[in-house]
Amino acid sequence: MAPARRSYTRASEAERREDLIVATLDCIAEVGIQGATVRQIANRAGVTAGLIRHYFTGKDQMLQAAYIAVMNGMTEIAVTAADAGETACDRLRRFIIANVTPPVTDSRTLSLWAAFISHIQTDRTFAAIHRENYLAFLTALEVLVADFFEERGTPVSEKENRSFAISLNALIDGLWLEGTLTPDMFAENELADSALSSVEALLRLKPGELACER
Amino acid sequence: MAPARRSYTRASEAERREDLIVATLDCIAEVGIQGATVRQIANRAGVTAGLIRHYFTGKDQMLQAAYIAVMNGMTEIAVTAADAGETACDRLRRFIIANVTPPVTDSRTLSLWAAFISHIQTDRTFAAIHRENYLAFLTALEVLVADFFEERGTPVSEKENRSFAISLNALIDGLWLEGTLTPDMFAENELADSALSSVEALLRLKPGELACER
DNA sequence: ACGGAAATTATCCGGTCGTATAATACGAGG
DNA sequence: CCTCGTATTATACGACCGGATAATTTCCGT
Repeated sequence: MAPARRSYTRASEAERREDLIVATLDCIAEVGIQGATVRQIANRAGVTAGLIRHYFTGKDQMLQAAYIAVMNGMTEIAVTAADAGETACDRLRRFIIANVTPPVTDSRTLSLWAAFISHIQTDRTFAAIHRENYLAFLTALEVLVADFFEERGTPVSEKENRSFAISLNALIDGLWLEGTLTPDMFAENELADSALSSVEALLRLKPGELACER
Repeated sequence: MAPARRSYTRASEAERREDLIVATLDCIAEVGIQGATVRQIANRAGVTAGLIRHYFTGKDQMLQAAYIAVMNGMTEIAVTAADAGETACDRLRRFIIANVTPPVTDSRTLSLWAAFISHIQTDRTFAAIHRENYLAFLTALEVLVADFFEERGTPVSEKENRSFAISLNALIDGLWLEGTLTPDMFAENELADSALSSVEALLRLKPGELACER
C-alpha cells in the first residue's frame, strides 16, 4: 500500500537557509535557547528535522549563522538611519537615536543577543563573530564622531576620537540594555532624550548642540 | 552479596545548597547553560543527581537561586568597595571603578549574566529577579550621586539626580560589557580611567574633579 | 551503644535530543 | 513526457535529559 508521504515544494538554497534561520531566531526568542531544538526549528520552518543537516553541517553552524544574521540586522538599522542624515551632526544624532528606539530596542532582539553572548566564552566561533561586529560598530562610531568634530571646526586627535567612541559605545549599549530590559521605567522619548544629552555631555558639547539646528 | 554503595558525609542544608549553586555556576560558565544538566551539576558538586531535588523543587528553581547568587555577588563587591570610601566623592569613585575592574569584569561572570538575561523574556521569575537587582543598583547609584553633589555644595533636584543615575548606570554597564567581552582591546587602567573621565563628563564636572584630592 | 529520622544513593522511567541513513517526491532538462 | 539528480521526508539509533521512587547510609539524641 502507498505510505502516504507528506507533500512538499522545493525552494532555492537561499530562501531555505533564510527560512531556517528565521525559524531558529523565533524559537530562541520564544522558548529560549534550550527549547530551540532541531525539531522545533524545523517544525516552525515548515520542514522536517532532517533537512537542517542538508543546509548546515549541524545545529551549531546554524546557530552561528543565526547570530550573524541578528547582529547584521541591528547594525544595518543604525547605519541606514545615520546615512539618512545630511550633516555629520545629523548623522551622529540619527545613529544614536536609532540605537535606543525600536526596532533596535526590542525584547526579542535582546533575548537573541543575550543568548548568543552567553556562548562567546564557550565557543571560539561565537567569539570571532562578536569581535568582528564590535569592531565594526566601534569604527562606525569613530567615523561619525570624527566627521562631526571636523564639520564643527574643532577636530580632535585620533586618540581622543577613539576614547570618545569607546565611551559613546558603552553609553549606547547600556541605555539599550536598560531600555529594553526595563521598558516600563521609561517614558516615550525619555531614552532618546537621555541618550542625546548624555552624548553631548560625553563629547563636552553645550546642551542642545546635537539638535543640529541651523 | 553487598552492593558496595558509595559512601558519603552529610552536610548542613546551607552548605549543600551553596555547593550545588556553585556547581551550577561552574557548569554554566564552562559548558554553557545547555550543558548545565542536573547530572553534570551534581557530579561537579560531588553528589548524585537525585539530591538536587531534595534541596530544590526542580532544576528551574536551582537556576533561579544561582541567578540571585550571581547578582548579589556583583552588587556586593561594588557596594563594599564604595563603603570603604571616606567622602561621598571617594565612595562614588570607588563604586565606579569597582564595576569596571576585576573581579567584576570577569569573563565567567559575564557568561553567567548573559545566560540568565536571555531567560528574562521567557520566564517571569527571572524577570522579577532582574528587576529587583536593577532597581537596587539604580537606587544605590542615586544615593551616591546625591551625596556627592550635596557634599560638593551643589545639590541637584531629584529628577536630575535620577537622570544622572540612569546615564551612569548605562555607562557602567556598557563599559563593563566592552571591557569583559573584548579585554584585549584595553590596557591595564584604560577602562577605569575612561570610566572616571566619562562620569565626570556626564555629571558636568571639571576634569579631575572625581579624583577627590584634598 | 543503639534506634530512628532523614540525607543521600541507586535505579528506573518516558521523553527528547542531535544525527545518520534509506526511501521517496519533486522539478528541471532533454 | 519521461528521466534523472537531488531536495525532502521518514525512520531508526544511541545518548542523555529531568524527574520519581525505593533502598541504604549517616549521624543525632538519648
